[in-house]
Amino acid sequence: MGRVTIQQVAKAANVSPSTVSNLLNGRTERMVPATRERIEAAIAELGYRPNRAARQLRTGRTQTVGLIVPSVGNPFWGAFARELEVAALAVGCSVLLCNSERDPERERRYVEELWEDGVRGIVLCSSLPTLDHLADVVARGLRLVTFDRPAQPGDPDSVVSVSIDNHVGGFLAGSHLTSLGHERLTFVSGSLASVNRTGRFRGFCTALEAVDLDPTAMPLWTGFEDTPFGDVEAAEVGRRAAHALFSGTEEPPTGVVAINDMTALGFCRGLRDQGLRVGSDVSVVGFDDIILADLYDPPLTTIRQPIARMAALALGEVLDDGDREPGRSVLLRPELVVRESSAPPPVGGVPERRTAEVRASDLRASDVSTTDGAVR
Amino acid sequence: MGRVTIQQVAKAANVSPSTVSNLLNGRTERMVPATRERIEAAIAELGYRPNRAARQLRTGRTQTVGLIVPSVGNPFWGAFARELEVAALAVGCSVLLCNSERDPERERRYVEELWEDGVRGIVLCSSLPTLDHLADVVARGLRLVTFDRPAQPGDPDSVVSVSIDNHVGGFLAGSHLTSLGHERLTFVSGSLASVNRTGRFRGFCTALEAVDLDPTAMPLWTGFEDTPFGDVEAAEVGRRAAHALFSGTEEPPTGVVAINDMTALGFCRGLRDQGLRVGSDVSVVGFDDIILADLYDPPLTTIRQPIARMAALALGEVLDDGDREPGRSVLLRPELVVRESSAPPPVGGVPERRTAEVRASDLRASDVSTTDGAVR
DNA sequence: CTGAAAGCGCTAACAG
DNA sequence: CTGTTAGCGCTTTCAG
Repeated sequence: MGRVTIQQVAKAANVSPSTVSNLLNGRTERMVPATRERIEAAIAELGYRPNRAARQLRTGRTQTVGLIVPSVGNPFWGAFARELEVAALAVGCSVLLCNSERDPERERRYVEELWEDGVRGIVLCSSLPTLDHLADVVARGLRLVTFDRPAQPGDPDSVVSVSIDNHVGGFLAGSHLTSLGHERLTFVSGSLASVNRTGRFRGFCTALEAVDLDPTAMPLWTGFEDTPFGDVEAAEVGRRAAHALFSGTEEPPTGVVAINDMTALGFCRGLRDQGLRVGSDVSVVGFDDIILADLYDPPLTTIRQPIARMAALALGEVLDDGDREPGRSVLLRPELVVRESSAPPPVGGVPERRTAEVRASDLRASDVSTTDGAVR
Repeated sequence: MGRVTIQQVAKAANVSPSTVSNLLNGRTERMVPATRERIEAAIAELGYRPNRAARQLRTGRTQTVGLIVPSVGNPFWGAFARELEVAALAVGCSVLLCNSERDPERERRYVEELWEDGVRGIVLCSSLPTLDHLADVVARGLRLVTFDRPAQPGDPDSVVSVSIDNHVGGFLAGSHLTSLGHERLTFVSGSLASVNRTGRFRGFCTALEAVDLDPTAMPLWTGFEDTPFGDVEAAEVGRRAAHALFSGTEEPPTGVVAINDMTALGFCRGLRDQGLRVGSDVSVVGFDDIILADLYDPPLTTIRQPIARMAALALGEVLDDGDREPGRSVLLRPELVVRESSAPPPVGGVPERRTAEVRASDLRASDVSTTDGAVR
């Protein structure tokens, strides 16, 4: 059973290959219904399937969209990838998935490669502050949609971005905590999640200011400036933050907002390392609402991203050939999901550590440091 | 900057296109070094990149391998996908990822499509008991490697499988619990994880028998036979199992082995719903060692799959054009990772439920049922 | 309304 | 050792 070609279909239907091609490409108005039916019958009978490679060689394009995520090992990206595939499937596209590991060079190589493979466009999940490394391909016509990375001032004009409104998200998280009565709060993030961090952190600050708290007076945690944590290691960032914040500080926070759920979960783990209880001793709010947030003990309060809708939107932006506004940003409203990791602050502040068995081996001491002050 | 073709390179290097092609395809012995250098210089200068589509159209093959997983939304599959990509990258291949959602028809369509796209081969993560729906493509020459699905009697000859030794894994999990002193044990799995379940469950039984416990006397839980749980819903299976096992049963188990970590985590959640404590009240052992196992509270004891090595092996099997033994099974040894979700059984058995606030709304009553008896 | 013809960029005989 | 040649399967003007 060798490949059946358009020629064979044409022969079987008593037409020329070009007529078959016309049918295949929706130019049905160019033929009389009878012809059409004959061709369709032939296609069905022979089990004809167009050859992608040939088609692409001819037209230069495909029905594939590229998706670049930091790492599918992170459940949030896994879930998003899945949603994008669902959306793509619905319109007959397929998705080519790549992990950048947050490495700009790797990101660039993938983009270049996908472009040369003729993808329709790319959904890029990146939090790199600049898109300079991609300016070239974008200039050559690549349709690029960034996800979870709000548009930045220097971005190429044609790039559109789909993300949640991080400012709102940060505000929801922060004011949830202040409304519970917390007055000493910390924002925890790795240094690499830079683009989102800005918005989320600002929203967090806005929430504090709304109740006359001074954000600059809080012990902040902005990660290890020189540690290139990948995405899966986000949890480790959180864990170390917890160790640092609750071991040296005389007045530790009673509430914490983490840049994402993985970091939040790691933070919870770090609290436990020190005998502190999540929820009752320290409140923790995450970001994303990954599947595990609800499974955790205690279930994690978090800011939900509507990924299914976002995936559909992002795909639409990639595929839409129409005359869209370029440089557009689509911002969706995130949602606060209250679970059990947040509660009113304990009376009398955070208790002493309940255990002394923090193993030094758990931490590489040189990596630990707190950074105070403004994050912009 | 239009595409630069092999012709242009040939012209620039003063040779014919075929000589360039020869160089590109490693047939360097057919040319004098000087020629070779000239061509390489031209390629570098022009920034020539071969056109995949043309190459594929000509040769019929690509440098892509297909990967079909139940769902990248599940962290285990996400992590595996990532490892496979790492392995592929190292040998200049790319990975095309698809989610089957455990739907045989969807699985078949993807396989068919990947095959028509000319992938080198496919790594299929499936736990369907039969491969009949793929017999066709395999017969037409598809190189198929199954992962996490040990070879089954009726499988096509050419299929090779890479997986852990599930029997050993089940045994490790079971005997860990019996060596802690547990005597009432349960094995929890959804009905769909069928192929692995058999091996893991048998190993579990072997472990019980090794200490003269009678597996058939234990309250088993084999899921909702008629509920087509997807993969992300594995957690829900676990949760419901916990509700069912600890609400009606007069003599609930003190230790539980779950078919995978997601199910185990869900089970833990279910225990908590009932005021039971994981580790101290009921011991739980999972399977896979996903990133979240270590983050959980308490950290989950589990059977680790060496996914990086398995990914490399699976890729090797897909790519290897040599004269391999067909129908081969590669079984890797899993490893017990002891953490805090397992401990000696509580004296006096599992305590009464500590809270009465199990909300009926958490469960759809009609879905809840226990199934006793043999699982084969 | 339908067909003939000319490639897209590359590879692999087969000649020189 | 290198060049000529004939397509892979499809699309798309351009004529009938």
